[in-house]
Amino acid sequence: MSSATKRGCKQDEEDTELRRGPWTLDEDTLLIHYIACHGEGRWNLAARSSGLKRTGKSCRLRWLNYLKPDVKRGNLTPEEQLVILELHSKWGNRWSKIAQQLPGRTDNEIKNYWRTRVQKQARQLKIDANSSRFKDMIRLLWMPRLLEKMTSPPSIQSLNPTSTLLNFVPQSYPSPPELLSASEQNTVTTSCYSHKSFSENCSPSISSNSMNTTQLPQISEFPTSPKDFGNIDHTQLLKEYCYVDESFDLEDLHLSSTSTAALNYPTSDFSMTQNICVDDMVDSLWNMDELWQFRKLQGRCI
DNA sequence: AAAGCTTCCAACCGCGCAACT
DNA sequence: GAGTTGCGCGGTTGGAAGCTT
Repeated sequence: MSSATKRGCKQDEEDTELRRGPWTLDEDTLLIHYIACHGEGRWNLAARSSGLKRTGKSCRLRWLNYLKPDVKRGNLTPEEQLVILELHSKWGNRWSKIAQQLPGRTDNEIKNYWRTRVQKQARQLKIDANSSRFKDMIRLLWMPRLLEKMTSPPSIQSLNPTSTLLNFVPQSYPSPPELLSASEQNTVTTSCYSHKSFSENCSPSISSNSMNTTQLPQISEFPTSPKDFGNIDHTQLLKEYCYVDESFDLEDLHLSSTSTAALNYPTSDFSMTQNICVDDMVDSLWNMDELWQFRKLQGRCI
């Protein structure tokens, strides 16, 4: 190979040398300008023609995940989180499919949310995030918590014990099917978890919130019959993850769901296992108050 | 104050699929 | 039908920012 040829090759390499890493403002401007003129698509051509030293793939990703005007930024709302949890339980890691149901949110963002928040909780609980057990935890504790967030402002929520999990878990907790009469099973089926009951009995403000009921059809599939719970023993479920001092009698406190005494329970008597990071849960998942009420509820129903 | 650790998210990578030649 | 190209998806990584000690 002659030196001239070598030089030519070197030049070609430099010409085609691709930039990687974070995008600069100039690169963003170039891409936005190009797309404004030529539209989306043909990403490889866009990468070459726009003067960007990026791959078409990289351009596409930058546009779709960051530059596109309708991309929403900022934290996911409880509504959005609820949709993600519900749809993930249905579709698994189909991030782009899930993203289609959340206008303005990208598959990347949803994927990141799942990995950083949801899987983190699974790690703390030492449960496989894909296990049915963890899915049950999400369904029975996390989703109601999000629904709660959707329907009451935090300030009220923190002061009013009646507005916590009790409102969203079934008023009559599902019993083993074999212990229920047909009519009782029907009652459980129709009163516990259907979206209808959530909307009518528990969350009248859903439709008036930012997300209306027409945007929520996908989250209408909470368990609607005892069999939807599989063989989960809810007491066992909680016992496995939350150590409760059995010598501590709830009734001795004369707790009622409307009593502010419920806010003053001695937390030292309610020990959580080391597996659960309470601080995290206060914000992102169920909290102590809710677990209390959850247990109390179980005491009534089982 | 600073070193070490953790979290979060933008970006990259590899693969598979579909359309085109 | 085989090869090529473009695109989209899901998994993974690197580094900035925030937090803890």
